Amino acid sequence: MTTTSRRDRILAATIDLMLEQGLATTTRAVTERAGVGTGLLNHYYRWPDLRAAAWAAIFAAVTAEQFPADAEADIALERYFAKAFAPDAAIYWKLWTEAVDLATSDPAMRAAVAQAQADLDAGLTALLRQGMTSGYWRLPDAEATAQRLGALHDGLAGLLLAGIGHLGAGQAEQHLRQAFRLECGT
Amino acid sequence: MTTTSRRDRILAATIDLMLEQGLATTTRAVTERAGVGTGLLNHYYRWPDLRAAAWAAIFAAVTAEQFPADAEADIALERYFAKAFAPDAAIYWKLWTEAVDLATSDPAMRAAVAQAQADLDAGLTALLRQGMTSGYWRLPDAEATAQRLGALHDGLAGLLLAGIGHLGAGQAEQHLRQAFRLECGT
DNA sequence: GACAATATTGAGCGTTTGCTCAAATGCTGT
DNA sequence: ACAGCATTTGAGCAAACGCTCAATATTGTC
Repeated sequence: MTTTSRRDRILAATIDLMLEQGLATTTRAVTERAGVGTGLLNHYYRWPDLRAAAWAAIFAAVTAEQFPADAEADIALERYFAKAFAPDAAIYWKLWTEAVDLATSDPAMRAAVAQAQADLDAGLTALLRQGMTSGYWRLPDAEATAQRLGALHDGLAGLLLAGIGHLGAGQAEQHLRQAFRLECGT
Repeated sequence: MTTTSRRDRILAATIDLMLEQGLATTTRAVTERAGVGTGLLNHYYRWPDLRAAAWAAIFAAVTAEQFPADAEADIALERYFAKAFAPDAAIYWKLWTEAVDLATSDPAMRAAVAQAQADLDAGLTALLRQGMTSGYWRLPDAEATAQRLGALHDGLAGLLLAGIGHLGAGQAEQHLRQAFRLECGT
């Protein structure tokens, strides 16, 4: 068995807590969950860096899971639609929204969000392109379509996040599917 | 001239500061700008209520300006596209994003966001319907289109907010226009 | 002009935040 | 066994937050 270092335990605890509470997670909560003193966290990290690192790790995992390299394009896209607004994805919308806002003033977070955005965009673009070469659909501009679908996903997720209005998760998913249909002409 | 009450001055100062700093505005900053003591703010308001009231006033003005009742539909939509990602609108994206996040835990803000969302959605829906009766365009479902365009607008604005990646304001506007073209079939 | 009612003040309380730093502890090599 | 070094601790600092409350200023009424 690999004995995890205290340093790694702190990072893992940060990720854990962010998946429960979002970016409002505090250093004290992290040290408590990691089972270390408050001084150790500050010995290894500055909070803005640790926060950005944990956030980046979370969304690196999301991207890897959302756009697996081996899957067939039509199945992968179907899974993307189906999972886009699943209830257990709510914390990710929250984390994304909070990070975008924080990126305004926090350089470390800005870099992390830019990277995650580029990865997600590239993943969806690659998936759409793969579907074109496989003959599943035809798009005038895969990258532009990926940007629009990604942005629509974000926007719909934001509406769901606040538990606002009449829009349900099912309708949001249908909106995303309909947008794709319009993009590829049926 | 109307002598504004201190109560109104506090609300006005809150709106002022929110248009500069977003929801991170503090009670102390408000009392300072309004030129009143800290106690007076707490005499008239509880902070969550004042914050939500100021936010609601801001977006009520946005809706009124974005969807004037008298304008011709095609001109109004053109203006909507042109102003959607203007640089001086950035603070509104920030306020919107922060409010959506805060709505998770703050009931007053949740109500305000729900109202603003409903108003914006209704405004865009009415504009699209008016354009259909005037023969400018044809849409299968004006309300669904309005929801998608609104959500796309939100998502694109979020990307621009963080100053992230390769997407510029011009491209964002083109994305919005293209989405509308796809919606109405040319 | 006297008195009650209302408006207004600002020092300060209690809490939370990230972070510091002197001290305590554990480990390693000789 | 012991010196030397890295690891780890947690009480506490300084700042910021919303808010309280006793005291003061202003206004209205007869």
